[in-house]
Amino acid sequence: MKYWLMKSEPSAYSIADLEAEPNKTTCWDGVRNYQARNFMRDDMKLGDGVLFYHSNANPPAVVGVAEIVRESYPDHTAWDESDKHFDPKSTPTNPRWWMVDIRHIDTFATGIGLDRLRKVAALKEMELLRKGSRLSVQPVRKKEFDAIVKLAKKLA
DNA sequence: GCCAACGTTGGC
DNA sequence: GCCAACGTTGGC
Repeated sequence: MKYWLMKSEPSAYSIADLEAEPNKTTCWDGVRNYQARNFMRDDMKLGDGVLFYHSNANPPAVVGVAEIVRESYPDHTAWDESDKHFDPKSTPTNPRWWMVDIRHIDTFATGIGLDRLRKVAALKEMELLRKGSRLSVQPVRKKEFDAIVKLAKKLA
């Protein structure tokens, strides 16, 4: 079992939005970065853990946990001319962009802000905290995932 | 709203 | 294959 962190701007799609979905499940469409796509397409497996992160938020924070409930399949929004993320280079026979489905598990009582995360020794090497890091879908080490969940419980 | 750090595109 | 120009991300 692997662990991941997925970013979303809460003004566009928040963890509350996820929780309000039927079955608390959504497809993670719109990712248009190759590295992020590769993680979703090749490495995400059913049951993997996901940290839900609010970017461009005040404060930016890890706000809860989700899980992978469907492995990768083509992101059809890339074929939709009216979609914001339309990409004419992606076709149904040769899809360029892929997505997974995630389901809400838990919303932390208190989001864990970036500055708080930086104080956790176990997170020293975390991709999220690397200067200049922008990856919207990124792998997380088990010890990092566990440390964050533990901290969330402590702060609750 | 600013802007540094990235990623992508396309001319050459 | 280089790299300048451009677009995007995301903290602040």
